[in-house]
Amino acid sequence: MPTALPAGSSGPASQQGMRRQNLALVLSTVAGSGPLSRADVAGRVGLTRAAVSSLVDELLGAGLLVEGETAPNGRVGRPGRALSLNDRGPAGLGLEVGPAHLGACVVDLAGQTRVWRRVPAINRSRPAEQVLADLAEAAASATEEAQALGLRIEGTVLAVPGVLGPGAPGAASVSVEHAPNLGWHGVSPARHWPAGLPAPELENEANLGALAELWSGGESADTLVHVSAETGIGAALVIGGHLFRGAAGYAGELGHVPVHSDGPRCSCGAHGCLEQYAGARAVLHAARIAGSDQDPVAALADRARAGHAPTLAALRRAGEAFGIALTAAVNLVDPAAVVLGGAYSELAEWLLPAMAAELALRVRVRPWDPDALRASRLGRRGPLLGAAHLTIQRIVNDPARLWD
Amino acid sequence: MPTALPAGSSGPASQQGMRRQNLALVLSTVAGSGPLSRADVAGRVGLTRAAVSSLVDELLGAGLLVEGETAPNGRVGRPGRALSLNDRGPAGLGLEVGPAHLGACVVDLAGQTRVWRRVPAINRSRPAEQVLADLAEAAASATEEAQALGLRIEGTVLAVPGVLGPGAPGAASVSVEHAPNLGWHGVSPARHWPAGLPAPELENEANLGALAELWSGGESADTLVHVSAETGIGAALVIGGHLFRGAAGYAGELGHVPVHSDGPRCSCGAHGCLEQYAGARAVLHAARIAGSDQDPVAALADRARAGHAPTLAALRRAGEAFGIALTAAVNLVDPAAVVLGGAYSELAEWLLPAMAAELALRVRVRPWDPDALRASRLGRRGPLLGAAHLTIQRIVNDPARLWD
DNA sequence: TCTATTCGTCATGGCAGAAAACAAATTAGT
DNA sequence: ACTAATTTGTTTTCTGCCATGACGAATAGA
Repeated sequence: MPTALPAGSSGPASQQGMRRQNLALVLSTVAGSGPLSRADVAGRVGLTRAAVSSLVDELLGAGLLVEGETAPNGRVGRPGRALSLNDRGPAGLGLEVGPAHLGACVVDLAGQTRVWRRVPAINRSRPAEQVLADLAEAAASATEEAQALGLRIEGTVLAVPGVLGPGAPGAASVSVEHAPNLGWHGVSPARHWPAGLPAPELENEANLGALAELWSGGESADTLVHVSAETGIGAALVIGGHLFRGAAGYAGELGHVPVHSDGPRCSCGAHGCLEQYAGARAVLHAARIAGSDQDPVAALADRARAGHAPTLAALRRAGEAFGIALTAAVNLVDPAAVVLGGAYSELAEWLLPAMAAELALRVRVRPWDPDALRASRLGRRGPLLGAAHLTIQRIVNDPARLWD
Repeated sequence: MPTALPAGSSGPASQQGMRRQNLALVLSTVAGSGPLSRADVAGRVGLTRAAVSSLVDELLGAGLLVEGETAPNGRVGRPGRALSLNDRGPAGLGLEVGPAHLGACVVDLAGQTRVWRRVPAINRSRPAEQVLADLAEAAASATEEAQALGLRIEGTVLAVPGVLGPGAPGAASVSVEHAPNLGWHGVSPARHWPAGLPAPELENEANLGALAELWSGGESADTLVHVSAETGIGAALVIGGHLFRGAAGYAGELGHVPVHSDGPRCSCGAHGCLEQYAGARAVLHAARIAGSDQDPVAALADRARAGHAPTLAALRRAGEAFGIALTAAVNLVDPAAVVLGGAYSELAEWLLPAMAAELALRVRVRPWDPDALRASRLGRRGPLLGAAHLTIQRIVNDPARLWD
């Protein structure tokens, strides 16, 4: 009998765990609701002022919170001292490898982007070792810049445009099983990482994009379907504010949802998958654009902007196919929002109308808010931001991890 | 920023909450792993023997656990005293209303069915008040029988074959918004319930069937898609051992996943929904079986058993449609198991082969285990069992709810 | 200046689990 | 038969955490 425990931690509840949870509660309250006094926090979370004081002392000592000057606020009584997240404390480093660029970014505890770097690089045709060496250099330089701002990197996450090998999430031994756009197969970044730098944790790019949308995209819903498309089409499912990976880690394979059950054969072996209608290769072909070295999405956007009729038609058809596949997703998962992110967010202008029309036509068994479908506010920046934010979120949700 | 807290309880962690959690931990450990001594429990959960002793004393006092006699077990050292769930303690009462029957059942803390009743009744053509009066009588008589067995009903749950109105789950004010098979619209069972009996909590029949499969169907996976079909087709999504209802409570609408995007118009307004191919009405029509008063699923099973060719073909076609819709579900949700439950589990013999074939053909982008698809082991008994089990699960997961 | 009010801290107490010692019940060995 | 070893369950002492209530500090209003 798989007894579903109340939540999370499987171990026994201990006083240390209680302290831990309350530290997280105080820190995330300050993170969520701007500067607050101790008394404010106590009122919100249901602890006494004394308990909050003790917790805040610990967080101040660890450099996670900073105390502002006391300032009269117009109300009667002794004014409180404002507590805010320390913007000279721990930070998260995000890294990204694309076919034609490298990225590094640092986000502070308050969620502000403090270092942002994105440099062109020809990665597809170079050996992975060289690419990783360049990436490590970018990481080192971003770390230096962050240190100059008073920040301390507490975690490094690399956004990977591909499938990860098995292994505990967070373990440095995890490898990139397959990243077609990079030409990587079985590459283990940790092995080619310089000794001085902490090796990055690997996470799928699309997943990070979804989390970024949730954390810094101004998304209010905590259950959403985040579509990331380029050559392959994937959807990250966020459920209750957490990434849902499925029983075996394969959740969100939107690209292989059947759209026309007797359609053309897909590379996966099935017939009529969404990817055959809306994948970059299929759309390029339908738009009669010859293969070039250019970024396929940029090529499509250029032609569409120029009014190229076959491209416009191809994008409309792709949008319709998206609509059919997303109808399945909406009917099954019932998300509060469907976000078109990744590279395709740059095609939103042409894709969204057909997607919205199909969804409105097909999602009828329950109320469907047309505004629930929208393009990502972060676009291509999502994965890199998400990679840096991941470390921050972990600290906010469990600050004690930093010192024990 | 929707800060995803570690889990569940939003309030601060207190010593009482710690106690509460450890009580649940001890109880669910005993529930999950048969009779155990205090020392055994301590070893498993990571508490000291002293702490477990104190927790067990409380659970014994509350009548949730019972202590067996001490019996030599062949190993060296003082033998432990076996702790088991009390089968003369708290119990859950499940109720069910179908078009042609009423059901009541009592499950004890150990998960054993102690009272089981299912009586034919013509409910479709009678006013809801009369049906509810009969149901209340059945509930009262089942309660009496349970009391004779030394059981104490601690919760009553009614399985409803339809859509519930809004309201806090568990609130007695919730109404049945729409139950087509019963002809109920806006019926509030609590209003027509006798004063002496505790009013039942309402829950959707399909959801309860899925939970029953999880808890007493021998299901080892904790992430599964449970298909419940009859006139309408729904899927309950169980994720991490918990029922997933979606952002607005509409998750699992498998019946309206598009199968052939340009297919016949569905009652929902869309085209080519699964229900148009695999709903009872559609299959009856395709099998050329004239509408009768009989249970449609039983009628189909009868004809199929008799080798009626149009019925066999219709069921095969329905299975193929199921396979297409379930491909979408598997690719999106990545469940560890797909279970065909509800009334259609009686058609599994004819539906499953086509479903399995389509899934094997279409789920190609990831490994797919053919054994992950199976018929429910509980069949039509699922919802009623789940209704009774729901109360038991709640007690096991938080025993303190009984006394404070 | 004095009072009411609110904030942060301090001292005390209660509660829950950890640690260690102890009594009880059994097996293994001589 | 008797002792040693081992395991169980309880008792006692200790530590850590939060609640309670009291106190000084800082502000607005009279």
